[in-house]
Amino acid sequence: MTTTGVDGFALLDEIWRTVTPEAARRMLIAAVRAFAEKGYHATTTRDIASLAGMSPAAVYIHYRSKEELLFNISLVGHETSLALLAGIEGDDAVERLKNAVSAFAGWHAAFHTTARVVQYELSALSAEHHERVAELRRQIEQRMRSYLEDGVAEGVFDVPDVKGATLAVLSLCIDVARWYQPGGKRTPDEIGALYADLVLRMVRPAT
Amino acid sequence: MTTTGVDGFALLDEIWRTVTPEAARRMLIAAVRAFAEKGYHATTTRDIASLAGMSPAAVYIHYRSKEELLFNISLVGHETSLALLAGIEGDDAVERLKNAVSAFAGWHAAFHTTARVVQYELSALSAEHHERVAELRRQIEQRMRSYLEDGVAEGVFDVPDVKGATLAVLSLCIDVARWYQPGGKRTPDEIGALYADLVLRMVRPAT
DNA sequence: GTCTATAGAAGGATAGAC
DNA sequence: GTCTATCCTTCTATAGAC
Repeated sequence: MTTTGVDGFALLDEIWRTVTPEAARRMLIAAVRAFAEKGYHATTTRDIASLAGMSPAAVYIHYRSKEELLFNISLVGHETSLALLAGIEGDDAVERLKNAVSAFAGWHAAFHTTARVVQYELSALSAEHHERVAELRRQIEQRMRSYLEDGVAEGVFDVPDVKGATLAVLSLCIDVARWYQPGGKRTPDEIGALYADLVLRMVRPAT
Repeated sequence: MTTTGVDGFALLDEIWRTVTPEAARRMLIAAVRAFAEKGYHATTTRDIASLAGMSPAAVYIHYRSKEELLFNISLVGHETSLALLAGIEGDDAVERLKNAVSAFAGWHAAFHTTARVVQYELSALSAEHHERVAELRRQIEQRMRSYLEDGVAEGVFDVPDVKGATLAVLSLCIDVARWYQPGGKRTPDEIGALYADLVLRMVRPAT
């Protein structure tokens, strides 16, 4: 089976399990893998079809174009990570920020294949599709900012520049998708824990 | 003039001024702009030639291939940022880390056009060329780690996981190239200062 | 729905004149 | 060194059989 193994491809099934029919899902997962590895423009429709074990023409049975394939991936990927960030729980602002950073950074490691397409292929989207995902990205930013603002309001965080700190925290988590490799020393959970610790140190008052 | 203006293109001349003859430099700068904006694979040799104000065939007068153009950009870009990081001065470990982060993050903002190609087009390099720049990237990591290690040795930093913190700090600076836009609210210097402050907060002892 | 075959366009790189 | 013209390959997408 091409979508399982130690390289994290097993997790692709988890994100894309709602896509039907099965051939459309196989094609989408093949596209995610190819786009993540070589980039959207370096990937040919033949690459995708071949990875999915089908003929070059089979791509167009379920998708109108290569770009529509990318848009599907980008949209669902953004919706998934936004839902993750919006569903953070915790008793106080410290715990909520910790959980948010841990989850968001960890997601970019565990689902690095999807995350790479989500974060680094935005410019390949059509203008209309780009605007659709840009709206989701604004919501992601708002969520993360609210976790910082809560702590400032409660007086448990010391953050001189909340907008700048939000930018930095998101940036830190997103960039995990660029450098993470499944064979490395750290698991996604460990990366989440490391980053949550670093961010909490960043916002803690001097006392 | 195509290489000046408020959008940061003036700074391209600064990095590439040693490239001669002038037509080769114009072609290289055109390639940097095109690669940064659309990505290596989405850029055609005709795009590059057109931006440089020359014919499609003119690309091959000074460069053997499109990939060689990319390699030139990537090599010089890596060497420049490594030299910057290696030349950091400061009286103590705190000041050196502050200056290092400020300079490295600021470089990725000021020279975001070049930095984008440097950081996000590695996979388009040939295997041999990729190895050449990978060595430079290892040196960059070592430099940043040494600034953290110095502070730990002096007892002025509290960093439980130096390797992990190095990764995070580099990651933070590098990702500036992805999100930075010249029209934004912050200047490269301000981003450098913001990030230096955030990193120093991250490593400061609890007291 | 899936295939084979292919149309039609575009891209990297070269030939040869100037 | 630079241009015009073009070769040859590869690509996205479609046509039409099964």
